[in-house]
Amino acid sequence: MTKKRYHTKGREALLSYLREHPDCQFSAEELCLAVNGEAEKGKSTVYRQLNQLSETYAVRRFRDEEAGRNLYQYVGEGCDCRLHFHEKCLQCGRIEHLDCQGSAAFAAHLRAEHGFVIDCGQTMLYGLCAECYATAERERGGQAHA
Amino acid sequence: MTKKRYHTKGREALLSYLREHPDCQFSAEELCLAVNGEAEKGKSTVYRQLNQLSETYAVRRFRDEEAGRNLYQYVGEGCDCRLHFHEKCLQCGRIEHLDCQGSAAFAAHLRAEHGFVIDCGQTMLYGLCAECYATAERERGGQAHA
DNA sequence: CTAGTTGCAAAGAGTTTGCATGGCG
DNA sequence: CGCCATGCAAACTCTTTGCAACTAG
Repeated sequence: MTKKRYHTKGREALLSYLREHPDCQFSAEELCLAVNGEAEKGKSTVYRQLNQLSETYAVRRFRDEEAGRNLYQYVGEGCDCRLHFHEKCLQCGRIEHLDCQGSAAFAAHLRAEHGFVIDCGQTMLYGLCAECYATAERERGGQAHA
Repeated sequence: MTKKRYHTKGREALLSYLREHPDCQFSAEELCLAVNGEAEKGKSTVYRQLNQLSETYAVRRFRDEEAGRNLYQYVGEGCDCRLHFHEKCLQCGRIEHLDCQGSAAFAAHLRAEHGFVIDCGQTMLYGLCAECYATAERERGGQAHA
C-alpha cells in the first residue's frame, strides 16, 4: 500500500528546514524559496515532496483561509505545538497561543470519555476575542444598524 | 466602511436555503444548483453573495480540505451548531459530534480565563479516533516489536 | 539496473474580476 | 434616477499531472 521512498537530498532539505522552525507555518512558495533559492524553481517537486511528507506524522498541511492556500508545519517529535491550543478571533483574525491550563483537562476528558486523542497542534479554536466580543455585544445592544 | 446592501431576491434565496438546512455545509456549486437550478448559471454572483453573507455572523465559510474548496453553512440565530464540537480523525477522516459534557466546561474556562468566547460550531477538533490511535500505537510499537 | 524522483510546461479546479445590463430603493 | 446586483466570460491563483531525464539503492 505504502510506496517505497528513497532518501533524497531535496526532501531531506525540506524536512530539515521545517524541523528547524517548529512553530512556523510556511507556504509552498516560501519553502521553495528557502530550499531552492527561488520561488518558482522546481515548485512542482516541492508540492510533491510536501504531499509525501504530509502523509507522515511529521508534517501537517494547514489551510490559510485568508490567502486561499496551504501552509506546512513540522509537528513531529520534539515539537511542543501539540501541547497547546491556538485560538483565532473570527473578527480581527488574531491568533493567540493558549497555555495548557484547561487544555490538558479538556484533552484528558476527550480521551477518557470519547477515546479521541486530540492533537492540539493541529486544532484551531475559533471564536471572538475579548475586545471583539465586547464590540459585537455593544453593536447588538445598540441596534444602531443591522 | 460597510457597503450599503440592497435586499435582493438572489441573496435572500441563498440565505433562506442555508437557514433551512442549519446542520449542513454546502459547496458553492451545490448552492448555485439549489438556487439557480443549474450549477453553472450565475455562479460568479453566487460567489459574490456568499462572500457578502460570510461577512455577517449568519453564514460562515469552511474549508473542505479533501475537495480543495469552500463550504458554506448557516451559523446564525436558532442554530445549535454552536453548542457542540465536532471532532475529526486525521487518519480516517471521520467526523463525529461531541456531546456538550466537557465542552461546556472547556468553553467556560476559555471565557473566564482568557476572555475568549469560543464558537463550537466553527471549530473543528483534530486528532485520532480510538481505532486509528490504536492502530498507530500498534505500528509504532511494531518497529521495536517486530 | 529498476523504481522512485526531479524539473519544466501545461492542465486543472475553484474562485475572483471586468464590463454591460438589470433591478432595488 | 443613482447605485448596487447580476450574468457571462475571461483572468487569476494555487495545486496537480504528463513526460523525459536523472539518481538513490
